[in-house]
Amino acid sequence: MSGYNFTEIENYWQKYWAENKTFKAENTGDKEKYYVLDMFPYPSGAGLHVGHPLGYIASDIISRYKRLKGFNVLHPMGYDAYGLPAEQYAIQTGQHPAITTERNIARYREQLDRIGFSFDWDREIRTNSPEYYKWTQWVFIKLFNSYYSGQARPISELEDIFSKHGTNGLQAAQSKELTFTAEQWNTYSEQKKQEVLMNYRLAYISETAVNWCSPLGTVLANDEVVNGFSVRGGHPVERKLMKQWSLRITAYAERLLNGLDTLDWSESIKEVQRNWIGKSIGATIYFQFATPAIPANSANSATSATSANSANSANSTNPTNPTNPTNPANPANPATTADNVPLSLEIFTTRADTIFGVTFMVLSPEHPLVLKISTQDELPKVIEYISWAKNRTERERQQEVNKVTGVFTGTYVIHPFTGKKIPVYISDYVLMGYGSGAIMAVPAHDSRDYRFAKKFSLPIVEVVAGGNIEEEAYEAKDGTLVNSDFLNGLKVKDAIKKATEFIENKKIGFARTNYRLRDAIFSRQRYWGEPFPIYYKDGIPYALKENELPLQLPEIDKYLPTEKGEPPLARATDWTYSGYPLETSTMPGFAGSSAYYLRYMDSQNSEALVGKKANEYWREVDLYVGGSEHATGHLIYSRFWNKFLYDIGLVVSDEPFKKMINQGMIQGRSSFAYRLNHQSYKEYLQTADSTPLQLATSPRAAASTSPRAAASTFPRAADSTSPRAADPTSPQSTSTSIPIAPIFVSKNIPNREKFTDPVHVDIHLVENDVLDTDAFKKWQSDLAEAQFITESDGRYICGYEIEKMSKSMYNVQNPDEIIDRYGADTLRMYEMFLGPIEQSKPWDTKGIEGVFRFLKKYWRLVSGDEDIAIPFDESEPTAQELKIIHNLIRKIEEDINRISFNTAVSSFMIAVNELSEIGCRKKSIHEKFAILLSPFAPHIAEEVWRMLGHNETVTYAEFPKYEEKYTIESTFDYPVSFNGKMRFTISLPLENTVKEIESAVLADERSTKWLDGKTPGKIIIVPKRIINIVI
RNA sequence: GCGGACGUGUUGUAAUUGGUAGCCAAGCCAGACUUAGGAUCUGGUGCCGCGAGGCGUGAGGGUUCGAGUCCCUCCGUCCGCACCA
Repeated sequence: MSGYNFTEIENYWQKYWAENKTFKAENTGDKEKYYVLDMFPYPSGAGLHVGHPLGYIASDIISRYKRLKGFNVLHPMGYDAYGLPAEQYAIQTGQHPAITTERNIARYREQLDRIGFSFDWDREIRTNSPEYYKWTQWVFIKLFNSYYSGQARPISELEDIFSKHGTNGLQAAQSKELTFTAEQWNTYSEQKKQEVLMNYRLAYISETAVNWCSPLGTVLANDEVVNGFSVRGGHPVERKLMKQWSLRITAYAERLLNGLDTLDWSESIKEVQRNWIGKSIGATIYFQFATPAIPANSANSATSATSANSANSANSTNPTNPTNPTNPANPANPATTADNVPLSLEIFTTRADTIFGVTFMVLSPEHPLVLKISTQDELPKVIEYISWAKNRTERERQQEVNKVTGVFTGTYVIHPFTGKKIPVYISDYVLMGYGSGAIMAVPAHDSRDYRFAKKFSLPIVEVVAGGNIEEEAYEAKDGTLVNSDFLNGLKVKDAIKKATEFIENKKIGFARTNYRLRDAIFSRQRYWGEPFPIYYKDGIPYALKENELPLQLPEIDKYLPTEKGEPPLARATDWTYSGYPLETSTMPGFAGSSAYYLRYMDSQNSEALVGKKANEYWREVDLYVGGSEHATGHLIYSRFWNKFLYDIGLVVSDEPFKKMINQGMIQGRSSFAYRLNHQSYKEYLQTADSTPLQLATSPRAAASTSPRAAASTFPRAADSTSPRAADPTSPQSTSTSIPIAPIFVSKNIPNREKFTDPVHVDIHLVENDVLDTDAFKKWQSDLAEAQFITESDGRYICGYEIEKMSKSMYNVQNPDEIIDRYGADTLRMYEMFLGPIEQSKPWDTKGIEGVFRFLKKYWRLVSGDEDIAIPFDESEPTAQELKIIHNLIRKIEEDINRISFNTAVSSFMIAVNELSEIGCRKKSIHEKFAILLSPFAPHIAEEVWRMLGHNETVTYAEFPKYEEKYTIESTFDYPVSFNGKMRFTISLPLENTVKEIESAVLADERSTKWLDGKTPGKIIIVPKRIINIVI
């Protein structure tokens, strides 16, 4: 027999590629460039599982295909090496994270090498190496030393402007609105000047409400928090005011939004980013306070921030919107009383048209004006409400969205058009973080305002006809304005425009664009990350000089916060710069991954993040492959960094990733088990001899009765025994080493009440009856008498669900086992054969045999059916052989270009089946075949290429050219339908005219049968497609 | 609640533009071969029916000579966002 010795073949070629640096890419040359990038992995302790390579295989196929097509291909790989799991492991074991990381990387590399990827390893990067993070710090300094006005500019320019013009005419992204003159600026102290500049820097420090995760001891970015829990670890997260570094990504909101239109990304991921940026066009309107509780006083301090504005979050100013004056010489800009209470209330609305429907105002409970404007009578209730709202967790708020709460402040504002008094309420359905933290409530046309109005019996005035406001709010933007004075009769769209114009003319507000996007909080109170190149002098942060980088991560004794609660870096001895203390927080995970694609272009460059020449050659990533879960994190931060680097002239391309494909997840099948509880076990013991307790018929049956696995997943509170609402998001990633064990409940298990809650088990351990998981140990102590019942003894209970592969769920399928048994080529082709690349699918080894059989069959065909290889036939191929191979060429090229690898694999199978059938041994046919196959199964293709007499790698062979003349048929098998139902086929020459076809079909005796004596009506003939006869 | 994607044999899937539904595999059934292998080969396999034939792409309707594909309504699954004014 002919042995397909994949191990030998694969080892040989992997060694050959490494020794010959087959995939090394140069930064120059005549060839056209093509840059294919994978999202680099975090090297976790669990190693690679079969899900990781899915995208890598796809990108490798493209890379190898592009090389065959004559491109100079850059296909690098590296490691996102900073991260929480290594640090958590360090806390537990005292092991330095660098050591753990190093070890994990070595393991990853070994696994990656076994799959036969065509990476240029000379360009490898690791985000934790000083040579690399030097440039992460460098970009930070650049951001620190920049402000934004249409584009990023040096902060020194801003100092110059201030000294000449103050803030007069200034258009710049800022945290809060400041107003001062040049004279004032020039009298400011150094400290004061630095404070003011901080208001404009693109990397700035400020006291902000952050997501504080106490169990992790650090703050988290918005995209790292889901439903009030940390994405990593699933720990509760609270809002807390802290001094933190942030990046002013909001300055780029408009450009990040517009840039999406130029990208070849999936519509869904672009939509996610659009939502995340959340642009809304509307108007800011000021409502004068009516109540005499505020002493009338027009005194106005020109230098101070207006109180109403200081309530704004950073994104409420928008320098990129020309209609939005950032320093409005605007009479509406509210004057304040002597004690800084403004005379008017600033709100933001997208529905200026509904202004005549306003019947009350609502402030967020955290709004800084709340205590100042509340009347003495209402103050106690207001204070009580504020403290109640404050103690409500993020989670409660989100879960009880429909719970209507709020209190009256006792204060009124004046409607700018009707002059009526409008009461001011506070309620936590209004968020401080968006707009100005205050709204004008139009209950007739906003469902939240509607609910509130119903609860507090406030009037509801219809101003847009079209709905039934007795029943519910009419929110649709079509209809005609009524009860609205000068807006009556207008359509909503026109009314918004006209109302906004009126508001601007009356100087009570202005058109404004708001974004939901928040500035990115950039500090983490952790050890294992990039140190900030920042020191403090008199409490003011200053950046190190660029030539002083990298600022190396110091050694510390313990990877925990200090007793005083400072971040771990505070433990380092002499963590100072020229005697001044250095910043003790470190940068977040997305710092190192924000510009890594640039570093690959020129990874050895010690003078620059990326050299001019290298960047001009590679420009941007042509194809980016990775998971869609990074839509609101990495993918938006990277785009922001890139745009900044574009602004400062470092890079030539405005967008980093031209085209992207998002591979689906390969899920695991996790098994879980139940135990009989005390009572049931006693009963069981009594009946065990005769009647084994019948619980379900099979694990499959148990699972199939509860197909909604994800919905029954919930994180289990330590003291909770009752299932809570479905929360599919919490146990998302468990690569941290302090996971909370997710518990699964399948609702439809028979005799459910006899069992404990199910727990994930390692099915291999279950089979061997060795249960060593922590959860089981806990059971043993809690339920000493409980009996674990296995499937094998027929009294079993084991269920399974399909979920994300994760170590803690014992459902990880390791690629090494597959490679040992079938080889890397089979693994590669099987993963592609599983289905469309973007689709998530459970790992299932059943089908792998089919792919393995295909490769064995191919091997038999090329090696001859004997032990010794017989020579190839060098004679001219037959028409049939040419047809097979050219059809395959066309199909493979097409499928690669539309990234449809599952159908490509299927085409290879068809071709091998056909070639085997005719026993094709033609050299020229097999040469073409080997080249076609090489992107998919590179090892076997190389070996065959060698057997065909070539001494060089197949990597740079020429992709065969499709020639239509070999595939053209002379006849076509027409399907003949009667009234649309296909009845038979008829083979007719292609050159037949419609007329000839018609008479040929009608002459056929089968037609006579189906016509059944009736006369055909219309006859539809589409040449080369179908014939349809209508009776 | 809003937005998006999807729903095809026992299973993974295919059908690129409205033109033969189920390619290629898996599984199952029957058989061949044997050096008994982690083989290999042959045939069958959507459902109903002995057959002729009928029915079939989540359900119902529509457009069309013709619908898995387009339109409407509904049901279901998955993903994203979620009090964003």
